[in-house]
Amino acid sequence: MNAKATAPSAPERTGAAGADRKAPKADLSRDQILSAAAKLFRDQGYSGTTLRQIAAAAQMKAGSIYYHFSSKDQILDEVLDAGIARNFAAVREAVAACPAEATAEERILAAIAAHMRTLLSSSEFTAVDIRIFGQLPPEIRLRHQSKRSEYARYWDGLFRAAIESGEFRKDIKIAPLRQFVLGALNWTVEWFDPDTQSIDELIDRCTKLIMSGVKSA
Amino acid sequence: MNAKATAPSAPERTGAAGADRKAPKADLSRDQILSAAAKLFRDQGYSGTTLRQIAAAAQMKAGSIYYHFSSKDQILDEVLDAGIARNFAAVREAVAACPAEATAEERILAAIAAHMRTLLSSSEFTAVDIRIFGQLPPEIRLRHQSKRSEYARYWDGLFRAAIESGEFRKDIKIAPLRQFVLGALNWTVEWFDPDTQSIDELIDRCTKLIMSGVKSA
DNA sequence: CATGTTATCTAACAAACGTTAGTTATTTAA
DNA sequence: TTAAATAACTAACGTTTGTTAGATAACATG
Repeated sequence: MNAKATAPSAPERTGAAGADRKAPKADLSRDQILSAAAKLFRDQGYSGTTLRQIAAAAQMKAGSIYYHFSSKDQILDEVLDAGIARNFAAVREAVAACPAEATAEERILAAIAAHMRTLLSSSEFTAVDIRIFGQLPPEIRLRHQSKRSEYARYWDGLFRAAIESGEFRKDIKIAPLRQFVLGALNWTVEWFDPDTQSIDELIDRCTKLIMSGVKSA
Repeated sequence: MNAKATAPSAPERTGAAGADRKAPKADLSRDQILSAAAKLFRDQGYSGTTLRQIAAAAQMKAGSIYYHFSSKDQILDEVLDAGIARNFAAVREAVAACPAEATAEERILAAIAAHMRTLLSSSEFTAVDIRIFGQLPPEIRLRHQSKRSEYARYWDGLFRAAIESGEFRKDIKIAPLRQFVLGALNWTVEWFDPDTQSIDELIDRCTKLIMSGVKSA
């Protein structure tokens, strides 16, 4: 469980200006490793996944992974980062794409749809964040908690607007509401089956339940 | 991952009639092992938990575990069984305790409260079922899937009654509804903090959200 | 073609894992 | 107070684990 070691020989990514000057071919293997690791972590947990499994799924041998990453921990860190980042970015963009005159409820509907679509279609990375986070060693968890609360606070803002505008009931407390709603959405990753219903159908069902509940009018 | 081995020397539990004739003192250690294992599985996952950790938490040495269990797999099997069984029993009893003239909604409220109370207070065993089931090897999962669907079908019956009676909206499909509701409830185990709110408060909030949603009347 | 860089492989390491065998301590019953 | 039973301990086993070092392969550039 070594933490902050720097990669022994991995090439430096050119941060910004250099663009794609020095990004030849190795990054492809890097991405394959990350994607394979994400799928395996999601399905077997972190300790349940071996570097040899990751390597096989990325079509290489275990030792070769260390050309791209300095440790198993570092792979997990990047998978977790990518999961949060993709989800957050998708939700932000969906909300930003709403017309200026959109209601708070409409923004929340857009956010829910984006959250679910990211989670259920390009799911490897986001699903890891959701499924195995609670079982990780505290040291690893701590490294990612700030970005997670950032995401939570973003949702709190969406909900606060809907409550203050009177669209949502005023007796609802924001923090439990956010946890309940995101929890219900996150859990879909455990049972969603694309053969039974489409993602759009599922999004529709979930938003109706969240907005209006189960009782008949 | 050996499966169906029988314990090498563990004493036979007297099935039924014998009552407590031959249950002296070793069962206490057995229960300590199971309880310790459940907590560790819940917090670190199955592969992330070592027999030496379980033994230390049960105040013995790793080798001694094999007097009570034939393998790590067997411990997991019993923990998973206990989790489902406790939850199912608590929900069944709560529903059965409803008066004969209780509405379908009232039965569901009782079931939700029982499910959450079991999950959040005596949580070790039930929480394992919820948190790590999706990451277990398929062979282990298969062994417990029938009891899980039994529990699911029980909930389906509760929901079907509420829909047929007109208490719940008729356009809701039962299977996704059950998965959504149980998912939202199950996820509370990931974030519930008894210092922030009591279990009863949480149950109250969750039932209101499920029944009526977030929108103001 | 040659050459240095980039990427992968092979083979092994020490540590930790689940598990076992043999031995000792503890309890129960005569 | 014994003797059998029950329960736990010690110490090691064969594997598998993450990781490393050194030998190759693939590749681009002069």
